[in-house]
Amino acid sequence: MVNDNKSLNFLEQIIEEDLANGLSNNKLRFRFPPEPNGYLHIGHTKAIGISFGLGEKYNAPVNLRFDDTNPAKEEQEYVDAIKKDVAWLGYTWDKELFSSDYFQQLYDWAIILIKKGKAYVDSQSSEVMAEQKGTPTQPGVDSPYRNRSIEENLDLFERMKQGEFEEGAHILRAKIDMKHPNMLMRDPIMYRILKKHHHRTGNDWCIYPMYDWTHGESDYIEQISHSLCSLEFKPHRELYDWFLDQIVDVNKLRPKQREFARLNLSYTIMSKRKLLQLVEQGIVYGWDDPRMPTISGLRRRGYTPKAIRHFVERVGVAKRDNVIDVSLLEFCIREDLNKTAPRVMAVMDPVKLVITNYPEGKEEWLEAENNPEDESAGYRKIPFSRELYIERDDFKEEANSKYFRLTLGKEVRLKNAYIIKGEDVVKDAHGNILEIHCVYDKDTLSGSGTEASLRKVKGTLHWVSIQHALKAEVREYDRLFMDEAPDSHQDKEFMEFLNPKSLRVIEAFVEPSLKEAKVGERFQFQRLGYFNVDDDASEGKLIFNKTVGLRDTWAKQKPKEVSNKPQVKTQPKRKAIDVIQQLGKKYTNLPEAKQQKVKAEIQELAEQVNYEELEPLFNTAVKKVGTRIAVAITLDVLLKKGVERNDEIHKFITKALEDKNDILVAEAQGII
RNA sequence: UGGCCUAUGGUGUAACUGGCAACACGUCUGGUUUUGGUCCAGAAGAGUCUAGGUUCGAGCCCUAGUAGGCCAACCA
Repeated sequence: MVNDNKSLNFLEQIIEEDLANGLSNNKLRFRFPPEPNGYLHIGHTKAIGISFGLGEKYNAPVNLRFDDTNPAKEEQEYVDAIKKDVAWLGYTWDKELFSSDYFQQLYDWAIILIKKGKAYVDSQSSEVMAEQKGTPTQPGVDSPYRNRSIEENLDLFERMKQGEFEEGAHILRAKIDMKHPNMLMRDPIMYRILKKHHHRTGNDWCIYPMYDWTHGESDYIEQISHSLCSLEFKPHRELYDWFLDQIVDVNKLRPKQREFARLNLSYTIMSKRKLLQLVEQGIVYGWDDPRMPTISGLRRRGYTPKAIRHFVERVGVAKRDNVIDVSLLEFCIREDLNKTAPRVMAVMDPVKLVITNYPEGKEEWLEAENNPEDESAGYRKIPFSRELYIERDDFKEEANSKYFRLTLGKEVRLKNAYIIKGEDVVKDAHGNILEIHCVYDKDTLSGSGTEASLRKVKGTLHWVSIQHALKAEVREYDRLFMDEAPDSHQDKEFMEFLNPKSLRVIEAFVEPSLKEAKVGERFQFQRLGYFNVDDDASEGKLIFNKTVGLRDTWAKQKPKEVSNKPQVKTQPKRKAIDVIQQLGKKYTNLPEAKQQKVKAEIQELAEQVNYEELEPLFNTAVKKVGTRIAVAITLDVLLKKGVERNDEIHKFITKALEDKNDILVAEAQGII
């Protein structure tokens, strides 16, 4: 089926196996089953990517099914938001479905279970039932109502449905085994009375099915071949199968539940409940706040569907708990935007630059390349004049040679314009810089091709012309949490790790070509990062979100300069003994010719080894023959150098002589 | 006094099902560059959780440990 030589993840392997065992390709069907009780986040993207990805790979339909069995928490608003997000990511679902579509079928099946003696109505309080359920290490005990007659159960269940009872008065349970090691098999609840309005079925029902009873049966109704979910549902699989057993028609396809590890992102949280808390407590401005890990937040922040899909692909699928480094997400969005985002100039923290030899009142419209990564992006005109803004950071009166920016007396280029030289600086009474004065060389215009324009200079700065620049609000975001895994601490609340400086609003100046920028449009502000126009922007008011900064190796170096700790510059060379160990590891697997080469290498390295380093290795596990061989070779060299034989050496040699491995024995004999 | 799952560089995933542990991110060098971006070239970093066993050969198979995760909602 699948011929690319990329290795398959374990889910794909399961599918390939099923296909090989006779499942026909056209029976393949998947589903993404969100509960409409919150917004989708980056973690869901993994689940979406897996099921829809499999659908694309095998050309199989994927249903979007809303798991809406709890009217207390679910709302139409979330249904709409989820559909929007999945579509935005670029996936197309086959059918839009709701678990609530199956309420009648589920009810009919429940009656069958009751008639088969596989379900009963319990009439105790939830507290009492919880008590009877036992604990993971202690078995539960049977409910006194467990053996009600089928007639009584039928009657009670019917009256539950009719609304005769209050919430909590009765529930319907499956009759399985109260002593089962799997807690979920201890007579799980199938229905509870809930006199709530449902976003789709209105007031038709006052009993609602529970997740376990609903999910597998819904998969079965839809003939989902592979029902993929996250790891915490693993214990549910047994119940999923039990429920299916009760109603399945052997001539129909029987769905399979398989579980994968959910995605965690460093420095963020992924729990819908906790995200809701951030929204409700006003920590963020909403589900789509650009600091949120929600799809809508990422979208507003300027992320592209392509970047997110690449991210999910790179993250992979497996069964172990993981925390993905945000740097991978950032890499993915930079990768996409680098290719597509038009470059413009903007100044965040302006300082005035006066070109003293540039005529007052003169203006030039210079040509600027829109995207060096994309020739078809073309050129635009930008205004240049005598007074500009540059970044405060881009000037120092004096600096060392590592500073590739403007200093007094040195030349730098103004991007797309001229080479200038710093001359003078005007300060206020407190020593703050008010203006920087410089001179320009009129023969050095960008792209003019003149000899002067080709001059090598210290660096290149971005700038805007003061009289032409537009004011813009820029929202710069930092991570919401200061801890790598904020909700993984048993002793601390995740809220304690909130970053008080996660949002910084800047009054910036941008080049005039941005005047018509539309909501959602993405740009690279040169030398700064990627930005997009926020939803809040309007006709007269430009507002940008910083999506992500450019990779910045300079910023990383600065802290080093500040701290005057002696930097251990020269990495300590690996010790000879360590290299010997490594060489030994695979020694026995090597072809003979290569063994000889490696042996010579070890012998050479052994010259730098002293006995104290070698002795601990005498205890190397028997199993690690290669290492022991390397030790033997090294020992031989040391002995020849005059190291005295002692008990430890003797023991090592004796043991080696008794080994089953011929090479080791030969080396040991060589020592004697 | 339990059941289930997992364990490979800092992070995440591979290793054609037993054959010299690979890829990506990150880190570090160097080169190119009118963005300290991109791009190019290179490097460091893993004895595959531990101890035994099977095998000519084990990350992979077996045994026993250890560590981490999940399971006691009328949530999904």
